[in-house]
Parts: sequence; C-alpha cells; structure tokens
Amino acid sequence: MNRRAAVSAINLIHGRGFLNGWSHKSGILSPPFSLFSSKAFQPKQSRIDFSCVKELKDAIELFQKMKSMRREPSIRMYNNLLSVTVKIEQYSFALYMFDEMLRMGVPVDVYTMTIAVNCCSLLKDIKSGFAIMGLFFKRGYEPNVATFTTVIKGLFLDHKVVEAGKLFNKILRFGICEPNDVMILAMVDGLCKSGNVLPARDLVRRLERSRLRPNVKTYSALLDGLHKSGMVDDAFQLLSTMTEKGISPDVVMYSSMIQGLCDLGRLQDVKVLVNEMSNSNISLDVVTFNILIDAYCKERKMKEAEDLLDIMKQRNVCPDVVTYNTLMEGYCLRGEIDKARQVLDSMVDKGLKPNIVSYSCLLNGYCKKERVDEAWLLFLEVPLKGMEHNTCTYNTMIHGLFSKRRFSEGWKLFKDMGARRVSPDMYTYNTLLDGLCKNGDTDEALSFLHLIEGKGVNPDRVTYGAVINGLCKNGKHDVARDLLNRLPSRGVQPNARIYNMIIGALCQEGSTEEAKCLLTEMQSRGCAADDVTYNIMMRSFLKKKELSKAIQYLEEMREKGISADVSTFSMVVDQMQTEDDFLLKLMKDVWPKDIVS
DNA sequence: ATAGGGTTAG
Repeated sequence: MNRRAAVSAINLIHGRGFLNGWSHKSGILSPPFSLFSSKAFQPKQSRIDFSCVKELKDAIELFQKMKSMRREPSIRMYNNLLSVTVKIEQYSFALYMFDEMLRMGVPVDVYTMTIAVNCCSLLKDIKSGFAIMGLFFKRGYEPNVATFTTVIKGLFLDHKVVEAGKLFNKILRFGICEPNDVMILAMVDGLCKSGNVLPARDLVRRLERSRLRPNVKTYSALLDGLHKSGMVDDAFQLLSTMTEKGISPDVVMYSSMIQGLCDLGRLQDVKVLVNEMSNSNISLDVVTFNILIDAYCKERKMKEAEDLLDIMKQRNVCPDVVTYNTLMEGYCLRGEIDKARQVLDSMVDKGLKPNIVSYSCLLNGYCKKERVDEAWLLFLEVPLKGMEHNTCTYNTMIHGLFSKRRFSEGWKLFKDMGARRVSPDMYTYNTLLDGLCKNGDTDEALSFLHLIEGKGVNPDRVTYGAVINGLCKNGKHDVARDLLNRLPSRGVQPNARIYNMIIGALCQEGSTEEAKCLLTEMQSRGCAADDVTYNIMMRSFLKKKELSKAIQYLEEMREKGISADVSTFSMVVDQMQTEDDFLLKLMKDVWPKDIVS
C-alpha cells in the first residue's frame, strides 16, 4: 500500500492532475498566483486545530473538512495538515493527500514538495522522491537546502551511501545550495548509521577547519556512531576535543554516551557521567531515564528499575510508552509475564496508549513461557485495538506456534502475512526453515531455501544452520556437507556451531574417524574448534574405548584453555586402567574451574 | 503550527 501511494503520486504528476490550472504552453514557469493573494482578502484560517490530529482517522476527517470548505484553505493550511500527518507517521496517507491536492489544483509549493519527498524517503522509495522533485523543477520551483537534505537522508535510508556522498559533493562543488547545519548533520549521521564511522569522522575534521563548523548535534551523531562501532575511547576523545572547542555536551550527547557505556556494562562510568550532568545543571530527560531503566531491566534488576521510575516521576519527567515497554520487557525476561501485563494495564490507566511494541513484548513473553494459547488471544486482540501487525509480531507468533509443533497454524499465519503485505525478513525465513526441519521435511526445507535465495534475500548463518541441523538430525549428513561446502561461495563463513552439527551426526552413526577428518578440515579453514566440538569427539572415541585418541584432544584443549564437561570427564575416569598421575593432572587443567574444588 | 536535525523499547 505504501509503495502504491508513492507510485500513484508520480502517475498523477505525469497525468493530467498536476497540470490543472497551469498555463503550460505559454511557457510561464512561475507559479500561478491568485487574484486574491493579498493578505487583506485572506480570511483568518488559524482556527483549524492541527494538534488534535492524533491518528489516521483525524487526518482523514480534517482533510475532508478542508476540501469542502467554501473558501479554499491556503497552501499553508494544507502543508500544516501534511506536516502533522507525517508526525503521526501516516506517510502513505500524506502522499495520498498530496496526490489529491495536485488533482484539485491546489497551488503546492516548495514546502509541499519537501514534505512529499520526505514521505517517499521514509517509505524507502527515494525514486518517487526524485520524480516529484523533477516535476516541481519543471514548474519553476527549485529545491532548496531543506529539500536536498531530505534527499540525502532518503538516499542513506535506502542504503545508497555512495549516491548520498556524490550528491553532497556535487552540492559543495557546484554551489547548488548553501549547506547548513542540518545538511551537515544528515551527512554525518547517515555515514555513521550506514557503518562508515571513519569517513564521518574525517568529514567532521575537515568541517572543523572550514567555516561550516559542526555543532553539538553533529558531534552527537558522530559520538553515537563511534559507540555503536565499539570505539569507546575515541568517543571519550571526541567529547574532550569538542569541549576544548567551546562546545558543551547537552542532554542528548550525555544520553548517547551513557547508552554506549551501558552496552559495555560499564555502569560505574555511567554513574560518573550522571553526576557530571547534575554538576553542569543538565537534567536527565525521559530518554536518559529510559536508557538507565533499560540497563537495569537487562540485568533483571526490576526493583532498581522501578525505583528509577519513581525518581523520574518525582522530578516531573513524564514516563512515556518506551518507559513502560522497557519495564514490560524486563519482567518478560524474568518470566514474570503477569507482572508485565500489569505494567501494560497501568500505562492504560495513566492515559498512555500501548503500541505494537508493547504487544509484541507480551506476545514474546507468553510464547517463551509456552503459553501459546494466551499469546494467540493477544495476537487476535491487536487488530481489534486498531493496531496493525508487523513483521516482528508475526515472527514471534509463528515461532511460538512452531515451538509447540503447531506447524500448520504457523504456515497459515505466514500466508496471512503475505496477504496483508507485511514483508517477511530473515527471522521469518529462519523460523519457517527451522520448523520444516524439526518436522522432518528436509526436502521441503531445501526447496524453500532455494526459493528464498532466488528472492534476492541473503540467507545468513542462522538460516543455513537451521537447514544443516535439520539434515543432520534426519540422517542426511552427506547433503548437509554439500551445503556446508557451498556456504563460502554464498558469502557465509561457517562457524564451529555448524561444523559441530555435522561432526555430531558423523559421530552419532559411528563414523568417528570421518568426524575427526572434518575437524581437521575445519581447523585448516580457519574455524577454531570449541568446547562442544572437543566433547563430541572425545565422547565418540571413548564410546569406542579408544582412550588414547580422546586424550590427544584433552591435550589440545589444555593448550587452548578450553574446558571439558562432566559426562566426558566421568567417561575418561571409567576407562582409566590405573591411577595415571599424568592423566589426572591433564584433566584437572581442562576441568571447569567451578567444579575443580 | 509551513519543510529537512543527534539519544531509548520488540
């Protein structure tokens, strides 16, 4: 539906709608103006309250109302409506209104164009955005710095990093428009979010020496990028360079810094930063609190998280949907699903509307506790509450059903997904493949794998792992090995987990020597064996009473600091003929540290 | 309250 709206916007532009009321043939490229354009003739139209537009139906109603007004509302009013519609994330409807406006001959302007291009960007359809720009350009409107910034953002959102960079360079080189802070930010943020942190840092450094000095927002974007790439020290370094240049960090920058440290579990450093904030009189906002609450929730410390909720209320920082969703996730992690449900109810009491994330969270909680029937009821409740299921809720529900071996219901849901134009992702395919394999349908799994490979989706290690595991469990390790050998050519490096599946299968049927060869092969391909690999091999040799071969692996494990597990250990002890001091000492070295004592 | 801006949740 999204894409269709964007495409139909272009069609309308190409069609007659766009040209209504325009003197095309006369060659006048300036916008037509109304005879009554002077302010004296314009009635006051500020009585429209755009802040009451909270959901799609409000926007629809208001649009109908504006269309039927006796005196045609100004383009400003229409732009206002488009703008609030974007704020409530109804991009397709905004584009629909844009189509209608063109059809009705409303004299759209550069602001309208920028909003429309932004909608295309947000729907990841930058091509339609370019089409809209082109047609405006023909009508004598030139895109300005805001429009180009929107396009740059759109290119990044569509993973067109090179194109975004080229456009930015062209703008600079040919002086197409004067770049400003917002455009610089779009570049730096886009580079960081697309994983190009170092080019982003280079850009910032170049800008520092020019008259386009980066501001605190630009530094924030870069700082966040450094954190997400695990460059904490560089992040601290950036913070101090920025301060030296006389720019002080604000609450967003601190929040980003705190998030980075929370990810690393460096909670002591977080405390230092929070103190630093209060010393600089920067108060924590709802996002900062949410980050801190999330850190506690991830450590399952719900008491501390609830205490923080109290503190934020005391400080008149109003908890939002994210706050409550974070708490719900924390309770679900602890398996306290009923407590999570209470949080959901409490947010409703406080006048906050749970969103699809809230439901997705509970859904996941119920499924993990194997309360699939309750999950299903909740799943049915979502559309009744006026919300739309997305890829994540479908994935969770399908996974939940499959975990109870309710395969046909899961597949039905997958079909439903397609019917509702919710696009499946890697998680969906991995779940489906895993389901097929667990149900013993390995042939179907292979053809399904073939199907998704043909769709241009790149299956990942988990995908292939699911199929290889299925093949092994169904006695088809030869097919599994073929697939394994094809992985590198598909850009996937097999890991120890995948090798272990096949090694395990070989051992299972007694082909221990063949398994041993595969282990050697895996090592020669640069994939290190892990504790599971060694334990499988050792147990297999021990089962065949080949103690000496098992002991070779014990030595290898000691060299690598890998531990053996209990059952392997007891098998070795059982087969020891004498009190072999050397062997006992060797085993002590590979023994899990907490059991040695 | 006419467009484009950095931090949080599934």
